[in-house]
Amino acid sequence: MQNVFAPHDHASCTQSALTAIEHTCAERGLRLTPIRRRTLEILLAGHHALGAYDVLQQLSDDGLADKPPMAYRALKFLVEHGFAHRVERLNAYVACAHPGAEHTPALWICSDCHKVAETAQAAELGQRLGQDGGFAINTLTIEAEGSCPQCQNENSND
Amino acid sequence: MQNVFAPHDHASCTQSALTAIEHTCAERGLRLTPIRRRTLEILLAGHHALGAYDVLQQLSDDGLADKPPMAYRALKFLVEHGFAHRVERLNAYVACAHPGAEHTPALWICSDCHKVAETAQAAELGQRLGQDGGFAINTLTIEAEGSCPQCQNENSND
DNA sequence: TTCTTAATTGTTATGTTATAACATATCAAT
DNA sequence: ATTGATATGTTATAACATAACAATTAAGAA
Repeated sequence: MQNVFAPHDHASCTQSALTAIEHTCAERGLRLTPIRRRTLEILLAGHHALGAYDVLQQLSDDGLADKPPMAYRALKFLVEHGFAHRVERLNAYVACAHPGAEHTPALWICSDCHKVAETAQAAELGQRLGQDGGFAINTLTIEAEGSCPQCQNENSND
Repeated sequence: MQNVFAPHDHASCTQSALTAIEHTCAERGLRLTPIRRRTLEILLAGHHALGAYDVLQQLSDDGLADKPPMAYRALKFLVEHGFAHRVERLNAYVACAHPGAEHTPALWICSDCHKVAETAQAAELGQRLGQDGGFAINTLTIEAEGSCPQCQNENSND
């Protein structure tokens, strides 16, 4: 979580994610087409969640796509293959911080800087929760909204 | 969780929730106006999540409200005071199973019977998750989609 | 290579969810 | 009765999402 909220070498952060995803696509025979690749880059550009129409605007600026279904399809591809996550609370999308790895992420939404971080410990936890009631979990959504460590510090200096 | 998915005396289930909420409103000086009360009844009628426009349709049938903001305001009131919950994954609303009590619910959405149950153990859990990273949680959303115990049984008899 | 099939992209139209902005009415306390 | 706060009524539109179908492109088989 820290590396997302804290200052970091974002260029290499982006680059390594992109490389990892290219690798995964090659391995699995997935086609990272121009629209999909650019959509991924757009999401990777910040650690912010973007709405489908924000993504579409940028794709349109690049001359790659100019109609809602195009953006939604690219986002669907990225989400299906774990390269991005949908943030239910925001109706928005964020690049995955652990691409390739199997995981049920917990998402941390800072309402101050609007960055979204991700941790991976949610799955076992959900199983524990569900076990009591005999509920068989298919997918689990865990999203917290609050203040990230950095913004807590800044605001304590007021 | 069980009492929601399992067959139960729904009339008394509804009635006791309604009574509890009337009581809470009286205590806190909240006004359970006709629109709000009817909206609550509509949600309580089943353990299903209803979209705002589903609620609006029913309010309209009753001559109580016929424009989106009316339904959204009533739902907002119910959610703000913990009498209902918003199901983020469904963009829908469900009556609260523990009205009055302070809680961060975990919601259990059965993709077979479409009922939504609620358990209360989420808060401590979120705090634990957040503590690691120093994230200060304001609100926490935990929603699982899968199969409830009853539907698991039924499907195993196929 | 050419054919075939499947995946992807392009396009139109529309469906669904949600709220801003402002007007009016009602309630509750003085 | 007046006032201030809360709730409701109304118009319009913003924001999010997908169905349906056509055209194109990629990838493997003949």
